[in-house]
Amino acid sequence: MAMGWQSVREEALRRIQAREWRPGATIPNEADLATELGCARATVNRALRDLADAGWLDRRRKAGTRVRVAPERRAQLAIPLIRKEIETRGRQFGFSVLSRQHAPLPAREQALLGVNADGPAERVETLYFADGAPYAYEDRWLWLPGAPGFESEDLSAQSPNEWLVQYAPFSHGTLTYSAEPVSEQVAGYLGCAAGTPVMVLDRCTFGPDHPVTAVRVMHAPGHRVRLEI
Amino acid sequence: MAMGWQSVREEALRRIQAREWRPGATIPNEADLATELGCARATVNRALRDLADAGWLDRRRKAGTRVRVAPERRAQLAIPLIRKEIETRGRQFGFSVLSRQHAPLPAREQALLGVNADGPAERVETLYFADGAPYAYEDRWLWLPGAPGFESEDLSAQSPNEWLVQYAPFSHGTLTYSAEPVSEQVAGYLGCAAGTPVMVLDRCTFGPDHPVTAVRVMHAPGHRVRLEI
DNA sequence: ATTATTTTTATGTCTATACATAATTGAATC
DNA sequence: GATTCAATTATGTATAGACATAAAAATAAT
Repeated sequence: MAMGWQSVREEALRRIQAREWRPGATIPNEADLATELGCARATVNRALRDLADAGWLDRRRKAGTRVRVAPERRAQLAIPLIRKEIETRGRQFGFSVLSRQHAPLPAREQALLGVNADGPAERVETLYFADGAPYAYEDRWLWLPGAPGFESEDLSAQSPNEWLVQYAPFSHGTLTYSAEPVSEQVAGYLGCAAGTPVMVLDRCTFGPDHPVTAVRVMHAPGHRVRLEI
Repeated sequence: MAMGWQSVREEALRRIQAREWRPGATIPNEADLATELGCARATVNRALRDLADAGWLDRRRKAGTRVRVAPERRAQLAIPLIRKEIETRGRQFGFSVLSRQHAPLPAREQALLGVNADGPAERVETLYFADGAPYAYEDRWLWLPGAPGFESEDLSAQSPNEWLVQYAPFSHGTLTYSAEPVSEQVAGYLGCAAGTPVMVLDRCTFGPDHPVTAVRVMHAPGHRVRLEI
């Protein structure tokens, strides 16, 4: 009954879910499993490694492999590229740059990006539309040394959001969502009453070496963020 | 210059980020890379597979491997177990079951869980505390056939949240966050003014075969959801 | 008893080889 | 030119065997 690694994975997962392998318990070692299932150890290794990556198992050299007590499931959010988000729903994407100016990085953004020296920075305010209706207001600060080329970029065809994904996509960072009452000014942009609850996204992006940008996106009322487990 | 798969991964990622391998372009095949880097094809395979999993590369049999034009980054959210969330911040966790009753599954929850027949269901309202202060209000509907044993469970020691993680952890589902004004009743529970913007989490959980539970969690004002890229 | 050292062991990784599979390419046919 | 079918090719997977490495367990030294 030779099995491929996917079958081995399935069988192992079945045993976990059926509690044949109980939470916290050590499961048989790779060599034994390979013998039992009639395949090579490398095949078992591949399968168990995969289950460990997925959070079902904990593996440590010599200590063996054990079933996670509380499997750490992770919800995944495909990174929000606003244009794609809108077009995926079959709606017409549009945007308008409200303002663009050089200015010293404010204290808040300095802290978020971890930049002590107040290097050259640029602020861009953008309004995004779906089918002509306001979709989100974006307040973006760029730390220019981290985004070379942005300064001289024309933002009439390509939104700052997209420019960054294309030219500075190689980054890590954090996203923070919160619910806040919308300010009077932004309420004007979004076409809703001041104080309406909206989803706010704070995003910091870092390149391999340098910080790149800090963004605050205020979504129109009713916006939902959907994650898959 | 024999390299391990991690070094191969590093080198490949370097070439992508340095645009030696341009977005959309096909990269050399595994065999050639193996020769160039002085290792076995399996080693290159492991490295490239990993980069593909991480979203940097697209791989197709015969067609070869190409650099993703818009690398699809995914933000990850460690699944929120409320107790852990609170204790991680060094605060005291507490909860109180406000109500618990059998009732037919409402239309909204039937739709969310995809249950047509109105099977036996149970509703549990819970209030969670951090350092004694209201942290979140939870309105949970359980589809009892999907959560065997829950009915007879004592919820004084273990919150419904935790019970489910422990006894029905083998699930997939969706999380949806939104910003909403808090109702008068829930405002009372959370100790804030009615209408205050709060983060609302709608979560549906499914077992391997059956739906399990639909939950709505209204967090206290100021709650933040943090994702890592 | 405590600490230091060695042995053992399960996982981690690499290799060479082989065959499987999907998809493109190109040739043969209509 | 369009369609069908076979050849080619890059990735996907499986294997036995080998050595590396971390960490537990056993042993020796203090």
